[in-house]
Amino acid sequence: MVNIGDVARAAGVARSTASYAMSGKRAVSDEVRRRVQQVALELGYTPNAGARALATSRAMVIGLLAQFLPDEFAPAMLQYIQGVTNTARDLGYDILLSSDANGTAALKRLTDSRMVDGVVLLNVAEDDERLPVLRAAAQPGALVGLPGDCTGVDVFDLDFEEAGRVMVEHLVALGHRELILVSQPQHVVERGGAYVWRLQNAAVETAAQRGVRLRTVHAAAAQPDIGRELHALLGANPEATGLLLNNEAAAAALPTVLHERRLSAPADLSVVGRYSDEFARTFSLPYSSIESAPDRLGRMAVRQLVRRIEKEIADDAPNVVRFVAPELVDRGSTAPPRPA
Amino acid sequence: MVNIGDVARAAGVARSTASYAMSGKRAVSDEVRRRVQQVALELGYTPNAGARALATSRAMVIGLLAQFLPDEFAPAMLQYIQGVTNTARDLGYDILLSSDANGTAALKRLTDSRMVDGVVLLNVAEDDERLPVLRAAAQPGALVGLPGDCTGVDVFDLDFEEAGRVMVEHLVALGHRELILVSQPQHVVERGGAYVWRLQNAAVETAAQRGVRLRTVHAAAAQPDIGRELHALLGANPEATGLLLNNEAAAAALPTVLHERRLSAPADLSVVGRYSDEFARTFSLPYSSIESAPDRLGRMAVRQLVRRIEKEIADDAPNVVRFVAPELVDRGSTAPPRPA
DNA sequence: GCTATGCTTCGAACCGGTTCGCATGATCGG
DNA sequence: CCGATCATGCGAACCGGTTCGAAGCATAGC
Repeated sequence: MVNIGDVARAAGVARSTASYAMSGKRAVSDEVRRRVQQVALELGYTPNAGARALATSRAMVIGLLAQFLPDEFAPAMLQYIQGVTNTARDLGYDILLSSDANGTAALKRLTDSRMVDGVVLLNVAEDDERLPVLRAAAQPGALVGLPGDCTGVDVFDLDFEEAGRVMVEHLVALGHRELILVSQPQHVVERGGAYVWRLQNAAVETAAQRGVRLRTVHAAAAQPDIGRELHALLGANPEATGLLLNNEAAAAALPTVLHERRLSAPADLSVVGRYSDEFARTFSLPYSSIESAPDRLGRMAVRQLVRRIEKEIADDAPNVVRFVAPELVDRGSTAPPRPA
Repeated sequence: MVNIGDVARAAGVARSTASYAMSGKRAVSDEVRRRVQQVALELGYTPNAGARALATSRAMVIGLLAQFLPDEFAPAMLQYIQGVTNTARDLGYDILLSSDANGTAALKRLTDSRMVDGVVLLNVAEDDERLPVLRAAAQPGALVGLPGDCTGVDVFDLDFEEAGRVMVEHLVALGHRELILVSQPQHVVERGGAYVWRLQNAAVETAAQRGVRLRTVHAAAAQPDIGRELHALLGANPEATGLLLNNEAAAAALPTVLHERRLSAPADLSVVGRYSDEFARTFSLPYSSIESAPDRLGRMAVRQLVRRIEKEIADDAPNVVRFVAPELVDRGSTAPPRPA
């Protein structure tokens, strides 16, 4: 393998000069610069990442901590991963993906060993046990998902409260007065999936303000349970005319359930979900939904993280907590309720 | 940050001794070993990955080259990623994920810079342009997917030919004589998605041998096109009683299409797909299918790759090409055809 | 003519590990 | 009691980059 010494020798200069000629961090005569670059190209020189990382204490790698939890819906996670990966590459960073179930250990290992210059955490819980580890780390971190305590990290998330309000308001404006909100499983809530109750509380409050009834249920996040539960739910609540989904698996399962029950949206039931457009296309979901913008969130998180890594913003600059405003994508699955 | 020098000093030994005490690569007195380990623990010492990589020329990282092609179905890819990631971690390796559209450039960068000790390629095409780069690299590579030329790399794939045979034989045995095979889009084939025609050719041949009719079509890999195409396809071929799917998006879209056409499986139509069980659960697909075993393939690829990396098998040991036998998972979506 | 200045380039040190050769002292056998 | 053997630990070199201080040399200014 050709190293910088080989390049320097072939170009007839010192190693340091070769380094400067390629990095441009110091002035070098045009002639030498051209010669070095030429030689480097001919020899097929590529700097050794480990050596560079050691010398610069920059790995040009970002750690991505994703957890594939058995009770959450994996395909939704993929979108975040793609957003993060693409943005990182655009900015010159590679992604080290950890899906270790033991997130804290993985995080500690990646940061302590300086394999990564910064970290993006997905699937952040209200009281995420990875956060203390992240705060103790030397590298900056960015989160996708809102924890209870945001100190020391940059946070990006959908505004789930506003999402809950928008969903309810939308159906109320159409004249619905009997709503059901299907959330993620109770287990996700207990684990600290704050976005579940953030949306739910706001929805409940809005419904109360508007004087409409809103039933809330937690449903499974996987087949076949979710299908059965939805089926039973609709059977037990025939008066409901509006269905809100904050549960991707429920959204994916709904077409079949509606078919089984000989219902259709929006004729019999108005439906509003909360998932990404990409998700809707993949799963061919015909329901209007609040865009969850995973690519955008991933992009924002990486951008901010890189700014911190590259010291474009001071270390002690206050951390940001930024919410993406929910946007309702109309796919025609809502309409005024059928007159009784 | 605490380094090995700090540990050595605190333990009152030389750096080399500290290193040996922790690695065990040379004998060290019990007392010293205990002291060093104790001190390392107290100081919270973690070796610097870059320095270690430089010294050992081992990064303990495996590159994973996935491509998220717009005309393929991303969620299916996720399963491979999970299989690879989990296995790698079990074996002590981290995963560097590249989803760069320019696979060859990414591969060259990762290998030349020695960021990775080996590489797993997903979504391998018949004449994959990443292969020459991989062969020229110093690191070993493992593929998931069968290219035209397997020299110099270890290859793992589902036996798509056998899969095609099994699917047809299964339906023929039930008495079906009018079949349709829905494959991936023509575009995937043109790009070199050999698995499409491997399955198709075997299916066609088997059908001919059995004297049954098999219509083959390429269909879109995304909504809403795929839904429309399936709808039209079933309308245009009312005589068909057996449907074979080698297209995940088609499988995901089928429940809705069948609903629209007031058909049900297996009463009106027997359906056999080709996707993973995990996929079936996620998408709540009630169709029997050939298990595509992404986790198993990912696991096999990483295992073999690590064996090469760690020189458990000689560099010049012949490369392996291993096929996973297709297994038909019965979900009750096939039955004898309704008498005419 | 001599010094100040600026432009180039070089050499050496450093990042933090690993590994090899050798020195030291203890043990053992004869 | 002496030389061989062995266990143990040390020091130095090395991996391949980056970066700093200083040297060499030409030019400009006085």
